[in-house]
Amino acid sequence: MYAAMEKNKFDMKNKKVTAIDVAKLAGVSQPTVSRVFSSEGQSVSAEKRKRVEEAAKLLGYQPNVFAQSLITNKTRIIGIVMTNLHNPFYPEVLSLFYEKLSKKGYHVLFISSASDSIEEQEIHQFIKYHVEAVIVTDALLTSSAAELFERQNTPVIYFNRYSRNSRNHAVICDNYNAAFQIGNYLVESGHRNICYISGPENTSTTEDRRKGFLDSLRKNKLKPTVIVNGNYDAEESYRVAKQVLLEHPTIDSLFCGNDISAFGAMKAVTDLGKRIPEDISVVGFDDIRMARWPLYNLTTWKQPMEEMVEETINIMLDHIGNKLDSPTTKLIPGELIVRNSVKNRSSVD
Amino acid sequence: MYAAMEKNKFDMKNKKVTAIDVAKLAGVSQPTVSRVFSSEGQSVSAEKRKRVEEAAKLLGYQPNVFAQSLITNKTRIIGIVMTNLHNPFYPEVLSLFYEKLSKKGYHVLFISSASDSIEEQEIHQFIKYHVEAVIVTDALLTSSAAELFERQNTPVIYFNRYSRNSRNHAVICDNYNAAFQIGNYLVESGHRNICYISGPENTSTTEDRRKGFLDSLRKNKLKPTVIVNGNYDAEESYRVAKQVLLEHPTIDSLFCGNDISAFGAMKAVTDLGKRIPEDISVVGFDDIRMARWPLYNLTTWKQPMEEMVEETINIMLDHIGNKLDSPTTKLIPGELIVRNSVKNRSSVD
DNA sequence: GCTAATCATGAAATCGATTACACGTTTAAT
DNA sequence: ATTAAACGTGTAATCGATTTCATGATTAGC
Repeated sequence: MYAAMEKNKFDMKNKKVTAIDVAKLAGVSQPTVSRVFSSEGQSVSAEKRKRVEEAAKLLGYQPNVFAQSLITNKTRIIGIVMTNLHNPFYPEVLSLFYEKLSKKGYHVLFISSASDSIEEQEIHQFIKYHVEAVIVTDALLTSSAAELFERQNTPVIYFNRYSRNSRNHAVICDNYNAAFQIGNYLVESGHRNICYISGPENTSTTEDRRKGFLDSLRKNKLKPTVIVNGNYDAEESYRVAKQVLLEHPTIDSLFCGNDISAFGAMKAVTDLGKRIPEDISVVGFDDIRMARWPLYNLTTWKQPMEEMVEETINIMLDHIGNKLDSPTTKLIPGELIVRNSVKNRSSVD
Repeated sequence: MYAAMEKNKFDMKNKKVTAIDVAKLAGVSQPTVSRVFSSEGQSVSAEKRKRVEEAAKLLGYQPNVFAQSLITNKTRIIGIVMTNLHNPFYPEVLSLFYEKLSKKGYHVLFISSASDSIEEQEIHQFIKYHVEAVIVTDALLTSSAAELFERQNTPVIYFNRYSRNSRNHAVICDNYNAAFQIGNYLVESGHRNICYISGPENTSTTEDRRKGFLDSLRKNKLKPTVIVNGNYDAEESYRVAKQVLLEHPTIDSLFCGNDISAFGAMKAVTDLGKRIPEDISVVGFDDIRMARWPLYNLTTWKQPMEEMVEETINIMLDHIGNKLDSPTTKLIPGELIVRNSVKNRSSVD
C-alpha cells in the first residue's frame, strides 16, 4: 500500500528512462549502454555489460524505437493491408503473419480497407511510418500507390492476388491447377452437372479458378455447365444457389469459389429438401477452420496458409536484405481435403 | 517509358526528402517548413506557406514520424492485443477499431497472443513503440505487465473483460443482465428444461453470464438446470451438446455462451434427429455476422460492438487528454435479437 | 510621426538513440 | 623486451523533426 504510493510519487514525474539514466547508474558512458543493447555482439567488457544489464532491468529501460529508427533508418515495421476481414480465411492469415513476423522481430502495422482497392490516404500512413515492407492481402494497390512504394524502394508483396502488369512480388495458391483438380475430382466421382458458384469477375484469383475448372471439364469432354457469380459471401451464395438449383434441377454438384460461399450454398440445398451429399455434392475452397466443423464437414481445397505466409515473409526478407528486386511470383500447390460433402456417384467402383 | 527510366535514375539515390530539402527549394528556413506542417495554424505568411507547400508536393515530402515522435513524445500509435481471432466476433471488433481509430489519426499496432494472458515479452513491443494506449480484448494482462504500463502512465482499456482488482478501464457488455433477460425469455416462451453451455470458468464474462442466467431461473422458480462447460468453440460445443442431449432427453432448449458454440450445438441437435426450433430451441450470444446467415438464423444477444468500440476509444481519448485516470468501467446493455431458432412453447398465447 | 505591440522568421537547442573516431590498455608476435 | 594488432570505451557528430528565443519588419495606437 505504502510502497505503491511511493512508487506513484516517482511516477508522477512520468520521466522516461533513457540510456543516459542507465549509464549513470551503471557508471559507464551512454554509448556503452547503447552497445550493450545493439543486437550484435558489440565489444564491451563482460563486467560492464553485466552492470549495464542490471541497471537497465532495475530502471525498466527500453531503448526508444523512434530514436533508433531515426538514426538507423530501420523501423522493423511491416504494413499489412487486409480488406476482407469478414471471410474467416483472412483473420487466420493475419494471425499467422503476426506470429511469424513477431518471431523475427518485426511488428505489424495494420490497415483494413473497406474497398477493394486501397485508398491513397491510407497508404500514406505506411509511408509515414517507413514500413520496411507492405503485404497486401486480397486487394490491389492503385497504380499511383504502387508507384509511391516503388519510389521509396519499399517492397510490396501481394498475398493471394496478383496483377499481370504489376512489378510487385506475389504469393498465391495455384488456383488454376486447384480448380482443375477439383473439376477432375467431381467428374471422376461421377458428377455430370456441375455448377460453379464463382466470385466477382475482376480478380486474378477468380479468373484462374474459373479457367482451371473450365479446362478440366473440357478435358473430360463435358460441355460447360452453369456458372454463376456470387461474391464470395455466404448470404449472396445462398440466394444464388437457391435460384440456380431451382432453374436447373439436374445439377448434381456445386463447386463454390470459397468455403463460406459453400456454407451458404449448403443451406440452400437443404432448404430445398435435398441432402448433402446424397442428392447434391458440395466442394469449397480455402479450408478455413470452420470447414471441419461438424456442422459442415466440407470437402474443400486447402490453401496452405502456413506455407504461403512463410513464403511471403521469405520474399520480403530477401528483398529487404539482398535487394533482389526482380518481382517474384510464388505459386503454392495446395491439396484436396476430402471430407463428407461429396458423394461418389460413379458406377465403376 | 523513357520518363520512367529517368525517374528511376533519380530514385537510385534513394535519398529521403527532408524538411531541409523543401526549405532550400522554397527559399525559406527549415523551421518554417516545420511550421507549415505542424497541424495548428502556425504563424507563417501566406506567401511562404504556399511556396513551401508547392515545394513539398514537388519533392513528395512527408515529415519523418520518427523524428516527430522523438521530440514531441507523441506516437499516435495504439496497441491492440487480441487473443481469440478464431472467434469471428474479434475480427469484426478489430475491423471496427481500425476504422474508428484511423479516422481519428491513430494507428494500430497489432499483437495477437495465443495464450489467454499476454506474455511479458510481447508487451515490451508496445513499450518500445511508446503506444499511447493499449486495448486488450478477451484477455488479461499479467500483473507485472499491468504495472509496467502503469509506470509509463499508459492507459490500458479492457474490452469485454475486467478483473475486479485491476486498476484499469474496462468496457463490457452487461453480461449479467443479458443472461438474465435470455433466461427470462426462454422461460416465458415456455421452456422448462434449459441447458446452458457455458465457456471456461475463469473469466469475468463467463462468470457474469452464468450468474445472470441462474438468477433468472431462480426468479422464475425453476430449479437449476444442466450447466456444462464448453470452451466457446464450435467443435467442443458440438461434442458437449451431443453428450448432454443424450443424457438429458427432456432438454427443450440450449443457451450457448457465444454464437459459434451455438452453431456447434445446432449441429449436434440435428445430428440427433431433432429439429430446431420445433424440438429444441437454441440461443446464442454476440450476434456476429454469421448469426444471420440463412444457415443459422440464430436468435441471440447482440453485443453492440460499434457502441462498445466507440466507448472504448472515448475512454482512451479522455485518459490521454485530460489525464483522468480513475479507472472507469462502462457497461453497455445490448439487446435480444429474435430470429428463428427459438419456438414459443407457451400454451398461453 | 513616434512608441509599442504584434507578427513572421531564422538560429540554435533538443529529443534519444547509433556510430565514426581517437585514445589508452591489453594481448600477441617476434 | 619491443612493436604491432586488437580491444574497450568515451567524445562528438548525426538522424529529422519541434520549439524557444531573439531579431527585424510590420502594424496599430495616440
